[in-house]
Amino acid sequence: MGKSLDPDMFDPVCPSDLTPIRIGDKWAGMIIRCLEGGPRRFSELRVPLRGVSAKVLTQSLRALERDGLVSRTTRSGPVQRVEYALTPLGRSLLGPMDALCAWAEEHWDELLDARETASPPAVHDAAV
Amino acid sequence: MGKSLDPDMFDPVCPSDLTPIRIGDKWAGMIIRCLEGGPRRFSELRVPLRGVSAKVLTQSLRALERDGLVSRTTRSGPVQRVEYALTPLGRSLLGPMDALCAWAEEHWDELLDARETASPPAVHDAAV
DNA sequence: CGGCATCCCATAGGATACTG
DNA sequence: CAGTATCCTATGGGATGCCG
Repeated sequence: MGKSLDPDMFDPVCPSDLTPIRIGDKWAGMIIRCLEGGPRRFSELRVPLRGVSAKVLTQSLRALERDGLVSRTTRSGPVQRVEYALTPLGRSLLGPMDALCAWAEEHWDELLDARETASPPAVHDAAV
Repeated sequence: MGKSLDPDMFDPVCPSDLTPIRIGDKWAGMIIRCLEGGPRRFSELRVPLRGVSAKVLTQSLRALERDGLVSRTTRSGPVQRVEYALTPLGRSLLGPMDALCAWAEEHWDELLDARETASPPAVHDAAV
């Protein structure tokens, strides 16, 4: 554990933005995946989760904490350090989540096709 | 296929309201499950999905349709009849969804425990 | 019956600035 | 560093009413 996170592990057009699948709020699923490889610090999580504001990340983490999926540990020292990690319960979610991710990747193009085939007629009142 | 739907299959305190798991919008997951047993009519879906407004149900169905997970068939006749059914793609989602539901049921009490243990201190400005 | 159209409110979530 | 506080907008979703 403890490998550093790939900054691009969740690029802007990541599957979870396209598929009908959501784990909790917008970021919860990605946070869980970020923690898969071991404990992470607050600011460390903000790297792969580009675009998340501190406020929202805090909210998501608190929610995950409240549900017992993630633990929060403060390490005192010269500078403040807080580490987030998956609890056993949180870790048990990885299996089902993998199944969903596998589905998403497998049917990725079908979803895209369906959207492109269906969307064009939606022009509404495009004027102005 | 075609068994009638249990009106209580999604009671107000259903797991999907408690767990961090969401499929698409608030109703998408439940709609998919409703369609598991065969095609359903619009008004038929409103029974187990108590509380969903026509507008929102329409929105959710359109979204699922757009993603190719659900098909919509109009049957002309004396009265208008519209049937919704899972497409093969939609049906392929049932497997992964089952895994999540199984997880939710299995860890149901752990989630509740975590919430009860963590929530009490959150009294805020309870006054008034 | 199966919708749309409209209105309206609660929540999610982003931006920015400040703090221990 | 790891938040908290405040503000603001976009979206979700409910209620009601009308229509083919």
